[in-house]
Amino acid sequence: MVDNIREPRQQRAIEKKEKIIKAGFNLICKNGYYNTNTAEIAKEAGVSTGIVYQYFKDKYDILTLGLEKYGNHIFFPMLKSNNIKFDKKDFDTVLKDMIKNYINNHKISNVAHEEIMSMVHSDKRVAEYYYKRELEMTTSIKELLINNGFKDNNLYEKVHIMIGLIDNICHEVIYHKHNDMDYKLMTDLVIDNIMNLFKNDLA
Amino acid sequence: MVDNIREPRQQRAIEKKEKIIKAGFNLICKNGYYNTNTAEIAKEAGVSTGIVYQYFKDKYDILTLGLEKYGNHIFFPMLKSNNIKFDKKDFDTVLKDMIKNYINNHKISNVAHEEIMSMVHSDKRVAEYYYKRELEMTTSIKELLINNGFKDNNLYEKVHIMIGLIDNICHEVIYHKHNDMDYKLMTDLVIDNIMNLFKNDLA
Amino acid sequence: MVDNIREPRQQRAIEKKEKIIKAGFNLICKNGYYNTNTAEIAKEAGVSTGIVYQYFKDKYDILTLGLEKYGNHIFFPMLKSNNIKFDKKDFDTVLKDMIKNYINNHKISNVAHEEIMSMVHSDKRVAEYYYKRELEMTTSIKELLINNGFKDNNLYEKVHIMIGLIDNICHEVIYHKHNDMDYKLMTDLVIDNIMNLFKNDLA
Amino acid sequence: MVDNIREPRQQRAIEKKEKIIKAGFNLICKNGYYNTNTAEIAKEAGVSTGIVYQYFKDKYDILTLGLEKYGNHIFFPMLKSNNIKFDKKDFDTVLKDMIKNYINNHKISNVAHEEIMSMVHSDKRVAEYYYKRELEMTTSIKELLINNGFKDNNLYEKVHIMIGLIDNICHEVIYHKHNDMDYKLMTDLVIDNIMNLFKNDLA
DNA sequence: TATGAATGAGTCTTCATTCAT
DNA sequence: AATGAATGAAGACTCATTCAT
Repeated sequence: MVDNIREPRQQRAIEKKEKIIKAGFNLICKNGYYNTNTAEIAKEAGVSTGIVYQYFKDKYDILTLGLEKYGNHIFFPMLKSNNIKFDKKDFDTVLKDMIKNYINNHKISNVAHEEIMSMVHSDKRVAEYYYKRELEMTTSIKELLINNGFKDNNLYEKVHIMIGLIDNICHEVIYHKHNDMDYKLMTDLVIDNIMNLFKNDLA
Repeated sequence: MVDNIREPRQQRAIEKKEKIIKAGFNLICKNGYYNTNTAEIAKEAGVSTGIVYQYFKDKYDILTLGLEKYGNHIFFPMLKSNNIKFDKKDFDTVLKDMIKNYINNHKISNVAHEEIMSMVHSDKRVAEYYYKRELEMTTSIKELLINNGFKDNNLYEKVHIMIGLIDNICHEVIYHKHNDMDYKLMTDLVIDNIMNLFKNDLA
Repeated sequence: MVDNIREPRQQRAIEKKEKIIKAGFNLICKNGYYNTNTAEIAKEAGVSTGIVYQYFKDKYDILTLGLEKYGNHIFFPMLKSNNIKFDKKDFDTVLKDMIKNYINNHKISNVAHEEIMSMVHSDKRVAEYYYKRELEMTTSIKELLINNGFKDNNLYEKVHIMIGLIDNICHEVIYHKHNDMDYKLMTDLVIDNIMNLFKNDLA
Repeated sequence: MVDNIREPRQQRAIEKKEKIIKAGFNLICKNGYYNTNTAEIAKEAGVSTGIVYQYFKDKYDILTLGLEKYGNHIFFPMLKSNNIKFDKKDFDTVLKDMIKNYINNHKISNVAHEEIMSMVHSDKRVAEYYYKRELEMTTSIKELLINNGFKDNNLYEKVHIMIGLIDNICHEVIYHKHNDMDYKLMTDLVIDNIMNLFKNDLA
């Protein structure tokens, strides 16, 4: 039996493939992998069910490719560029920007990321992607700091903790889980906390 | 759909219900909700499939009740008692204990919690439980601190950040996601960080 | 995931399993394996589609079990008993009986065996069964001959050729493939031929 | 369904049609009709899937035409020419040659014929072709015998039985189904048997 | 109360055939 | 004439839930 996955040649076909990834990934993000069926994906993409299986090995394949394509908007979207130059005494401003970016990027992509976060905990491939992306971000930020004159005292570990803190506060703000919390204050506390983490590396 | 879910009166029946919850929740934790079917649950619990629907409305019901029964072992299991007395200058020791408790409790319950964490992100009821439990823990710790002489300067927010930090470091240690990280050092950094959070409340 | 194939305990269930085998095997014999779907099998057996997969691993399993149960009516059904006593000079009568049995048994089982013969040529398991059955028959007939005083001069090979001749003539008669042939004459020729095969073993 | 199946005029087109038949028939012989899809056939033939339906009504059509073109290599390929002259006392040599031809032709065509034999039992058109071809061979051999001085005492029936015997022994040798059989001896027995069939026609 | 047999809607995937270019 | 993209019906199999005993 032939391995029938076709890489589309024609422009229209390429667009169609993209549309399927987008539709599929959107639906999976919104409703979850198990609650999204191929018929829905096809319908949302405006194609027949059959064509889906000419471009993708299976339903799972759509998820994987969607992740590769849109994952960086979902996981740790805090860094616009890793060529930022800043004065060490403005580190807090840089941190504020990171948090702003993170929250904005989440707001822009209009799908519910929760379902994908769900898969981070249940699906090997999604988890792998998540950790790959986390590592990328850790490395990027570490380099950013070094390029701006930070000393490398266990920067790897510190950046990791810092990312955790930013991730937490951003999700807090985005999903508004606690109505009785002062997010503005929390953000300040988190920034202060991160500054404390790097107190010996700034000098 | 039958409406008469029986609340078991007899001792044997009560035990049977418990067995089903335990078996079901274990399997769901290990393999995920969608990869666990009622036949398996019944088999694992040593009962027939039919009986399951006399004690539970549906499969989902088993999860919910399991969560209520065993959720505190899974989510934020860092506090043995909320009557701990300690000297403020030993706060770091208290924190170390919390981390130790957290990690130990995870190790003790031999099911994989990841699948439940997955549902926190995809299932409303599980999420609700998670946040309820988080709130409980936040409140408990806040009270613990106050009882031990901490000033209440935005303690709620601070404890929340603190819990996030502990949660992160514990999962890091438990799931060993980064081979090249110095967990001992990270733990110390986290504790120092938490101390920093409360620096004005200890005096 | 559990291996859900159930061996039925209750009498009614056992009968149901039998009914499914019978219905499935009949349909496969009549219409072919690929032209028989599980819904039809279930309908013919008077059960739901779901139950089929509680008793059988898959569609193929039905075929295999059907073969085991009914295969001896289909392949080489020429011997009623292997305890027949006959006088060597009546060997031709014995042969005539074999042919008569073969043809009758085919006529009795009212399904079309051609589809199963088809699978002998395309499916490993069915082929295996066919050759197992052929071997059984070869051995039985060989023993029958020896028990009735035949000498063993390459009896194995001779019986094999003999079975081929009988098989051919019987299928000829059953399926009436050649309208212009004198089957009565052919049968006599075949019998004479078989007698010739054993000419040195009768004495 | 389109009705204008094109009969190709141009040389290139004719070759293309041939290629499709060859590829399709080969694949069907090797893997079976149901396990061969049109995409594979097109790929193997080096053409697009669309073009297939300009030359053939449907997939089945490819099989039919392939059969017409290559069937004589598969079914009863024992006669090189029907103009052979031989001395009646060398009839056994002629038979040996037939068997040799049969086996050689099978060995030459490198596809698995079993799948086509399978269809003889399940597909009307293939069966028809098979019996047509059998009839051809019966007639040819009958004429051959008459041309070489055999008397016509029910030659039709006798030749038919003879063909069955040759067919059986050849398949035995080709597919080696019985490891414990002496094929050389069996071949001799079969030839002796055929000689016996015609004992009254040689004189 | 308890059993396990039975139901049938739902899902992924395949593939012969047709269509747009 | 040719390409390869597109269609959509059909089929095997699963499983939460209900039924008969």
